[in-house]
Amino acid sequence: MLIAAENDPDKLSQLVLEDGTTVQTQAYLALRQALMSGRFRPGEEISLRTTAAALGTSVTPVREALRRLESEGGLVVQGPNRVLAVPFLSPEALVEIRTIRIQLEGMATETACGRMTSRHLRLIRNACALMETAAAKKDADAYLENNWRFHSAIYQAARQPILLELIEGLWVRVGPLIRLALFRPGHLAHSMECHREAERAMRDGDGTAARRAIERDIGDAAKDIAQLLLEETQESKRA
Amino acid sequence: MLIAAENDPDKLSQLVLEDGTTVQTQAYLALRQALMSGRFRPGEEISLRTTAAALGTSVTPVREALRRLESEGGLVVQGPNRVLAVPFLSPEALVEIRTIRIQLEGMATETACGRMTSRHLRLIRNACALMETAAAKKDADAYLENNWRFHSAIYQAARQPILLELIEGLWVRVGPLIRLALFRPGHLAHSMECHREAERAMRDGDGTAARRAIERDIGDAAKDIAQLLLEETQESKRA
DNA sequence: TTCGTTCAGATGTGATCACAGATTAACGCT
DNA sequence: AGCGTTAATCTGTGATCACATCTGAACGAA
Repeated sequence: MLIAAENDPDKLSQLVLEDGTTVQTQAYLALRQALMSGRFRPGEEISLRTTAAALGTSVTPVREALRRLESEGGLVVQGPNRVLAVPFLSPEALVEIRTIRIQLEGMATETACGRMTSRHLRLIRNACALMETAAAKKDADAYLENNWRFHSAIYQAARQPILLELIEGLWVRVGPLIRLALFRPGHLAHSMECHREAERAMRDGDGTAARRAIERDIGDAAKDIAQLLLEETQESKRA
Repeated sequence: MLIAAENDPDKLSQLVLEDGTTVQTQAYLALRQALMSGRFRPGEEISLRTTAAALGTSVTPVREALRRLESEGGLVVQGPNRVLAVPFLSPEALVEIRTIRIQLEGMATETACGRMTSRHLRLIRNACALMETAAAKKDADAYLENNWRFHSAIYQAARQPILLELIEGLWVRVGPLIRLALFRPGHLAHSMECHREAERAMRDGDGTAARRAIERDIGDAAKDIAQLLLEETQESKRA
């Protein structure tokens, strides 16, 4: 199904701790990746003990991981009980993030074009192709995963680690909303058009065109999400 | 004295826990503020138990606070013992931060100009005046404190909370270096000139001029710091 | 003196416990 | 049936402990 958004309690057990670093960092990276690629929905609550159990650790490392996520806005404390949850974005926050993303990701795309290697280009084309097949199969998870891979590959080519971190921080915030945007009819087709155009421009080494394509992708997706937030508000008002 | 940079162990006891929030958040905010206003030097090590003792708490809250700081790049883990320390910035990181700062702080300054109230303007003028007297008295701590206050007041007038967070995240990284920049002869005078110009432009409501002034402030300070890093490298090579 | 060894104290990390507070569900009363 | 109360269970928070590791200084042999 498109939009697999059931509140699956085992979703956390899909998180695998990978590296040889500290448990805390592994938990952080796993959760962060899950947020960026839209595996969580806005409003979803995340419990310390539950995720600790799912990850097979004590609460201490998870606590620090979740705290870091909260620190960068990927989670918010909810209510007087201080429960951590994936935030709903206000319309104001949405346009703010859109503006910043256009600046930062535009900047990254343009400088990436000047430093692109064949390896980077291959990664980008690959992610683009995988996104297309996922879209054809209506596999939302795979689509979102590769959507992030696609953008990430571009920004990594810019070789500006701090800029990349900032961009990732913004994706942590918008990740959960991007999944919702897939609801909008025509969103997928339009977004893929931007992606193909960006990929073509980067293959030609046309930085300005690539930047324009990415900026269009961001701007139009923001429009879709804003429309969605609006409808949701009306719906909750009607109820 | 100008440049009060002795490795004062009681410097931590100057940190006061303020709000009624959690201990962990209070510790985070206090340390973050200290970093942004340059109260720490690059290379300075920060121990869990020491700061916990200075703050009168156990290690648990400070650990999370320091972890958050590390997460946003304000601290780095050093060596195989994972000691936390204030990072030295590489020249590449420095130019990267400069570029991003010019974009983000320029953006914030310009939109701030359009939304400026008399209250904001008063705060800005006040910080500017305090900076001047601190410069005259050669009080580095007061100067740095009000330098941050000045910039912060501008960006707060933009009323874009996420943008403000991002900018603060960058200041956490450059804060320790700004103190070092005061070494450079002529830096203070030139920086103050930019500040006065920005303040004048904002009083006149000239967003473009204000943006230019702030951008010049950032760019020229980065030059001073880069020069300093260069000299330091030569010095360590000679030793 | 100089180099190598050793040992005491430091570091961060993760687990466990105790606690205050907020839910939530059940129960009994009206 | 409806409503208020209570009790069990959940939430995050902070403190403490045990542990592995690293650092640094003291000591002793060459």
